Amino acid sequence: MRQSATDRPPTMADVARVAGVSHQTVSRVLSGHPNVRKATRAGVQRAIDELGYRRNSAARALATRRTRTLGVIAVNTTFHGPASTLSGLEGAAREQGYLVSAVSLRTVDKEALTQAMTHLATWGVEGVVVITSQRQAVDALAELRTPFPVVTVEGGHSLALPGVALDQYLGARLVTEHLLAVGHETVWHVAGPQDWLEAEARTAGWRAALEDAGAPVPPSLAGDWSPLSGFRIGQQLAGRAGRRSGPDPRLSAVFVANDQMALGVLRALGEAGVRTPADVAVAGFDDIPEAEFFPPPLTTVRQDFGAIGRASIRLLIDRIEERALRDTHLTVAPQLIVRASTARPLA
Amino acid sequence: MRQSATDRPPTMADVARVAGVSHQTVSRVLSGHPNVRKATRAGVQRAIDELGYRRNSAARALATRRTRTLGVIAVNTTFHGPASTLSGLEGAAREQGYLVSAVSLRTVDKEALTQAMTHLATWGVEGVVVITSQRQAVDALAELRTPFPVVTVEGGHSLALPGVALDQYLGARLVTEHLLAVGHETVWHVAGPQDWLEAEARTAGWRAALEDAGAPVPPSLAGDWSPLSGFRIGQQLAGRAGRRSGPDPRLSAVFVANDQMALGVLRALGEAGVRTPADVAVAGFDDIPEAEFFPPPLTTVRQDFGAIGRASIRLLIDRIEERALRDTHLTVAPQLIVRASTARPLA
DNA sequence: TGGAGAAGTGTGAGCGCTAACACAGCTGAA
DNA sequence: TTCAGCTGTGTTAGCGCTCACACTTCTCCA
Repeated sequence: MRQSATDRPPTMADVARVAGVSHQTVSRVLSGHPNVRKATRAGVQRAIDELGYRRNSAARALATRRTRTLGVIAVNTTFHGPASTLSGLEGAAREQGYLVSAVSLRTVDKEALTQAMTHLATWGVEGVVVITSQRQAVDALAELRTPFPVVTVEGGHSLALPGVALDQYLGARLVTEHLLAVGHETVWHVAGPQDWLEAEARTAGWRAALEDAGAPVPPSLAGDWSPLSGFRIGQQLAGRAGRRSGPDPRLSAVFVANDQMALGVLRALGEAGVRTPADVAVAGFDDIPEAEFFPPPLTTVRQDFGAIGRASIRLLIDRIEERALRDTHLTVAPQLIVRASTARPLA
Repeated sequence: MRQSATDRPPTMADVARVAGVSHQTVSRVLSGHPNVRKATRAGVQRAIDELGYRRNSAARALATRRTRTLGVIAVNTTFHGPASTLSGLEGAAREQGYLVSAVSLRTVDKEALTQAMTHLATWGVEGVVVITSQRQAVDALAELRTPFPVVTVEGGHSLALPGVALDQYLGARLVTEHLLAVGHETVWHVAGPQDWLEAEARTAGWRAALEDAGAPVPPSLAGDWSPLSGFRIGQQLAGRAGRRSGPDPRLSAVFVANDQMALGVLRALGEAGVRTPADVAVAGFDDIPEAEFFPPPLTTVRQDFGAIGRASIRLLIDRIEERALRDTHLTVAPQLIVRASTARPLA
């Protein structure tokens, strides 16, 4: 990579001069146009290598009106789920020759969302993936008019916007049915915040499984996804473990809406002397890397975050490139992972 | 936001026409130039709002030769550390009016690194942050010639490249000293992979603390950061808990190089009937959100990943904007978080 | 009252690329 | 031999902005 005389990076014109052709021919070589003689192509390539030439993306974007840049807006990318989705998404986009820029928000209200969209729009993104499950964000999104396509992840399928989601409902059913199958009379539920669509779907799946099995439906308690909230709820639950308290059914199994809260629940139960799974079986959702080493190893539902990310990019690029719009809503299948925390109680 | 007659987005010329000024005046208003009459400014602003005009970033980049885009290359952004750093970094960059694009790599060998750099360079990034601690990546980086500044995160300070790092050495010393202070004869160590600079620094800090205290230095065992590797090593450790086996000192305290492995160690000890902290105290590093709810809550070293991310952006933008280069290497202070896993053994 | 200098605005060129078209040279069927 | 229709290449005109400079209008002091 030789530096040119001035310290400006070489332009297409420089390459053309060295190769003894017009800049247009250089352009043709770069974009793989067929009508270029083999010898010419080789000569241009040599000049490119010699000068260390690289196409200027700004000029290209200006001329083509295409930036080949995608935006992502996510709630809290420090968590395992969004971070993994983001990672899968980025890889898929890069493979397709797109650049992806992520904006990580603390809260997704209408204002923050609009601001993030504006930020991305300023940079001329051609499409945006919004990873969020909070109802208010999804509602705000539905109202937003953008000059480019938007795809949601975990935004629910009721929306006019295309989206990808794990089948949360099915996942919740699978765990609940598993717990019933190993002999529990019913299954309690520690829910996620109910303004999250994900949490709502998991609760719905749990309830449906119980009702279908004719099992009593205990009250469900909602946390905020954090281990601490799980711990607090776990303390309440510990009090009624094994006992039939008032009108509520016996507590011998709990389906917790995510693994982090499940960790809190496990800890609270443990502190109260309630054994898992002997006294109370516990299951989670997400299959974070730590889940396998929880005390005890946690039965949970695995989400293929990478697949979700890749699917969202497919949906988005379909729209941008105006291909046949095969799908508007993709669902990724959950996978039940059974571990010691729900081992069959001694009969 | 009105759509213009053609379906092209409005240009500066359109705004100028509506406002009855020249495009240059519009440009001045947009970039906050002082020499514009108040009334003119207001008129232009009105036209901008009316048309829903937005500056075209490609044209701007072409004219100014500045893309205001930064790149990030990271190893595995699905983990808590890199994901949090990335998040802090993105926020700081956005505040400064930069767009950030992250490339998440599986492995960081020279080839992958070069490819990622090329990808980012093609998009005209003005600088890159590389988040990695693997020696081979750092070495490859040192050899790489790029037309823009590069800043490392956790890349070690020996490098010619500017960088930000947590004081891993100090963090390790703090935990080790804490364990000695609560009465342990010595502290064992489960290390991270030794081709990681972070792991190496933690090991060095641990060793130094022991030597300074005149404590015997037990052999250290290296894992790969995963809970599973911690579990395997924990099983070996469980065998020698409390006993003095051969020439090695008694095992009553372990400093594990990260929280995930610590979880594995805790589990292995638990399975073997070794109590924590009564028989063996355990400490980790990172303070992941789950650590507080481990069985038992884990003493660990908190890394302020957000601060690290922000500092790296400061360093990078300093270089890009050619400000006074105040610093080349920033160190972020670790914080010891003492929890139940190292509670003072009953004397 | 004049004119120096500041404040406010407009003009033209050019950033580096692609798209559209023009055109030369070659092939091969009428 | 002719010319329609390819292949291969060059020419020109933007894409939508900023920069440098030119110009007009004010302000204020001699």
